[in-house]
Amino acid sequence: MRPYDERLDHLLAQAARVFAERGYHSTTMRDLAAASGMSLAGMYYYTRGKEELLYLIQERCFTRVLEGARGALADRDDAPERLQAFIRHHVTFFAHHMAEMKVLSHEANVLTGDLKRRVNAIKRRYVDLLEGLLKDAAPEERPVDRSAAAYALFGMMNWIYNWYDPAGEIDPQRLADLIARIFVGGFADARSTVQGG
Amino acid sequence: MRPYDERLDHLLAQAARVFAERGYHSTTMRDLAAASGMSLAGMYYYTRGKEELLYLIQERCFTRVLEGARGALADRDDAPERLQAFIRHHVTFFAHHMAEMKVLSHEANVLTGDLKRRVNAIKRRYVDLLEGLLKDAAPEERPVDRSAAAYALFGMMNWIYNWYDPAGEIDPQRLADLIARIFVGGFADARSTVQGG
DNA sequence: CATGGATTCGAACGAGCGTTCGAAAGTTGA
DNA sequence: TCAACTTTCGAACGCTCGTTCGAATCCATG
Repeated sequence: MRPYDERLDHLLAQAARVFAERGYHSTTMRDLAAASGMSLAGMYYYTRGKEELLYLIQERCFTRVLEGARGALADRDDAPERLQAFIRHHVTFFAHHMAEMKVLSHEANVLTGDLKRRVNAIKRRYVDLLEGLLKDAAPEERPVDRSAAAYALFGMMNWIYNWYDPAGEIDPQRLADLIARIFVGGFADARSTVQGG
Repeated sequence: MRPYDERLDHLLAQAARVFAERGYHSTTMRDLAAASGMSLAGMYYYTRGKEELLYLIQERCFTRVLEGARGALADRDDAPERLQAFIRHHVTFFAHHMAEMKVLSHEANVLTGDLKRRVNAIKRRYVDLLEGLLKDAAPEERPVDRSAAAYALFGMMNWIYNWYDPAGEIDPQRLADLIARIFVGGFADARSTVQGG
């Protein structure tokens, strides 16, 4: 790997950490310079500016989640099992990359213009992937309710950054199981009872 | 109601709307002046500054949710029914006060010092209320898992601001039902299956 | 050692921010 | 009509921000 790429990766990693801690808008380029060990002006050799820094963090992280999810589904056929695998992957990935995933979740809608469009394109593919799984698991469900259920699930999973401590009493695997079972069990229950209402 | 209080309420309502739209940090006092029809300096007759504006929005909104939840539970005894009532109240309140609730959810951790402490005191009481309901509904559950389940539920409910359109195909009542059934059904399921793992 | 591109950075710029101040205008009660 | 108080606001201040620029330094190659 070229030294240039290593330096950029280091900058992005530190930026993600500080963005996650302080929030994007409260973080100054001077904060990032201090955290990365570069000078203020030095960072501009690696990026066009603060917004591109956020874009690169989000784009790289989202791409990894999407590809990871596809990998987790690759060798499974059973619909409910695929749904569970998706949830387990998302939650454990989140727990192992808290900073980047927090920046992805909490700083959505900060990017503008083309950068926003590019990240949203990946997000669309990721949401479509989950909605496809829900369709396979519950083909008779109304599409609108399936969509709402998908967002409810993303809510459970992405809210993690507000409270979860990966080093605490609940390890990532157990959290993933808990969330997967709440949703899979509850989604089945919701189908059988809400349907007529 | 004194004209002063009416003007302050108006300012807070407009501020909540703009904070929800643009985010707290991207909103300038000049934006709020334009939205509220006051002059820039005029707003400082009603508030000590931008941070107090955010505090008042959060404190008032949180107090209303907490009291509303207590009211929704007042005439119920059955534990699962109380849990459902809490969820239904939270979701419908959220749907009917999207701006304030988005500011409450998304701009948590923006306040500092005493203002942060005061809002967190209300939040603590609200979280305790839900954890109490979960304890009554599932007394045999490990406290740690109950806590995680509570946050998973808050995630489902609070994530709403990222996607839900109260004027769209799903009315607030139906969304509340969907989320309540996903959680109540899934929580029961999670208890019976996760327990031994 | 000399060369030229890659990399670093001190210093400064211009813009926008939250806030302040003192005066002006409006309102009330006698 | 006057005085006291409440409410409004134009103008400006001081500060911090993201970004830029040109020079300095590093480093692989001949």
